[in-house]
Amino acid sequence: MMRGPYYDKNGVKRGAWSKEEDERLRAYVERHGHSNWRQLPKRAGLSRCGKSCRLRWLNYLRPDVKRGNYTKEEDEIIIKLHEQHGNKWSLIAERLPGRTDNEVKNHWHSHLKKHLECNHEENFEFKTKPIDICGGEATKYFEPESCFLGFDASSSSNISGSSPPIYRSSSASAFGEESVADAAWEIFEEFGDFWTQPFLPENTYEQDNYCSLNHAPSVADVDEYSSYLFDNTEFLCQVMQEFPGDPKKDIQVNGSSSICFF
DNA sequence: AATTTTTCCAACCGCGCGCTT
DNA sequence: CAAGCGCGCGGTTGGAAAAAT
Repeated sequence: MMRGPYYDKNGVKRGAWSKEEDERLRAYVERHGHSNWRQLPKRAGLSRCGKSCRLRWLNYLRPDVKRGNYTKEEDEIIIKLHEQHGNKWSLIAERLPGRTDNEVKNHWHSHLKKHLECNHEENFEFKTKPIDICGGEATKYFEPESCFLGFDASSSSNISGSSPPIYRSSSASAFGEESVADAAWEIFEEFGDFWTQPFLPENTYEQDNYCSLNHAPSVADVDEYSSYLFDNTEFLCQVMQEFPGDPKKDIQVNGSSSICFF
């Protein structure tokens, strides 16, 4: 599960380390230390660069490096420290004896981040339930992977009609190269809590501005107008009530936009 | 069983900081 | 003070293994 060994244009070896190289490096460092990583490979008889030797030693060969699965306690420490300090992996690793910054970083990206995102979605679902305007169906429609808000200001017709649904990962967006679905999704993630905010009458639809669009909406347009879509919780819930059994149905709004639920 | 997709982690890369000259 | 060097950090990539289709 690593890059195969190869030599770069300067004759420096890169990629996966062999057992022999590991032994050579280990033996050298244990005997002479590592006061100068740049000089070390030459002296140890390795055709690696100093940086690569340093990384290999710090992350794998050092005698106190801890291998194996992370404990629950370690996970909790990482999560807590990441909350406090952000991506300061070396700082976090300092608090976990035997773990390296690289390892902590990998563990974060491959396990903890997803786990937290998952929890966030659970919280999100929980938070939306008390609204319950749609008879408990709200979460069904607003699960992040199955929800998309789209609008088409360039046409008075239904946004998708017989055209294929626009999913978050769709690259064949009807709105041009930059996927509006992706842009909308980013906004959705950024304002993920908006569903829990009370509906405010002043968050009304600026119809004039919106209808003045005479082109397919760009990402900037989505940004600008998304506040309406996201603030107007009451309206969206009305929409859901209107089409409780057919979430794929497009809804025409004011003749120039539509909102699609997939 | 074969193929495709996803996961995961070892390793690389570029940048910035601090020390030395 | 400026330039050069070495190191450490955080972001990203490559690709084998595992999982899904």
